[in-house]
Amino acid sequence: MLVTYSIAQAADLSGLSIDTLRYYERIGLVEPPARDSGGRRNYSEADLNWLVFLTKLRTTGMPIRLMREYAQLRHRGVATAVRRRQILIEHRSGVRERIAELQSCLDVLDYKVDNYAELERRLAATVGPSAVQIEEAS
Amino acid sequence: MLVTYSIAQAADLSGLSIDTLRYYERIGLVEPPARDSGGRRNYSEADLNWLVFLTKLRTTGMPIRLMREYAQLRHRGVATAVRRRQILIEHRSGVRERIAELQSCLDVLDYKVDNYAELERRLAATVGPSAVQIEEAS
DNA sequence: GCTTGACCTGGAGTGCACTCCAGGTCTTAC
DNA sequence: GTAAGACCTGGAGTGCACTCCAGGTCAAGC
Repeated sequence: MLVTYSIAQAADLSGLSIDTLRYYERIGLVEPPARDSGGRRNYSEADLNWLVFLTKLRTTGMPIRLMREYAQLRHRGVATAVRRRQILIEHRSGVRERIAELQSCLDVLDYKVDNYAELERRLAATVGPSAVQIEEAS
Repeated sequence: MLVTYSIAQAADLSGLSIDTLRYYERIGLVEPPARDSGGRRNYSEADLNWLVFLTKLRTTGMPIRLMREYAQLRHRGVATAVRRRQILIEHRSGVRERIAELQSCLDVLDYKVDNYAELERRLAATVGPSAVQIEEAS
């Protein structure tokens, strides 16, 4: 056991870039990982798990400011669990809203694509100069 | 008929800011609208429809560069319909993927929130110093 | 006729989240 | 012992999508 990962491996496994890993450390999003004798970062399994979770928050659009707040609460231990849960619950409801918003835009896109299909059908049926007269809605 | 809207009304109705409307015009995302005798913009119903559609594209994360390409194709008329439809189809599939991605992050969030609930339950059941020993996963 | 408020222009500034760079160190392989 | 490659640091640069600003014009109400 006691597996560790180089920064390159951590980047691979988390999907973040090496630069981003160092950047996250600088801004206090991740605790500085252990270092080997040469001063190089050694990420633990726990570090990796945290990085992976961070990517979920980032993917869902949580601003770094809030991720950092969450990270700092986490650092303060179990006493902050209620607050952390609250942050996640609020964030989750934002994500749900975002999904609903995307869904409704998707409906518009479907409608538009269908419109184009219809337009093309009519264009194909109309031979010659009169084709130019076919116009589109919106 | 022949309704027109001031820039403030267009902003209200489209959800974009006045500055953004002028910005979109500058970068060629929207055709310059008509002007009144005093040089003020008069947005037509058609302009408004286009703005509203643009907000759907923006909301779904289409980069401005691509929105502009779409706008320019649109400007070139019906001959570009096939290409525009293709852009929308590709974009739509991106949006679908994005929704799926958010959904899967949502699962993680659900899991985490449940974890916190469980943690809190255990904390509540454990009175005194031993509570400190309860630790969290991840 | 003068103030107020909405609008105009060109250009500069902002916030976010990285991303890149120069110049240096350390380990490993030959 | 030396060359290559991975890593280090502090700091500067980037791309995106706005957003703000100064200084000016114009129409309407008092």
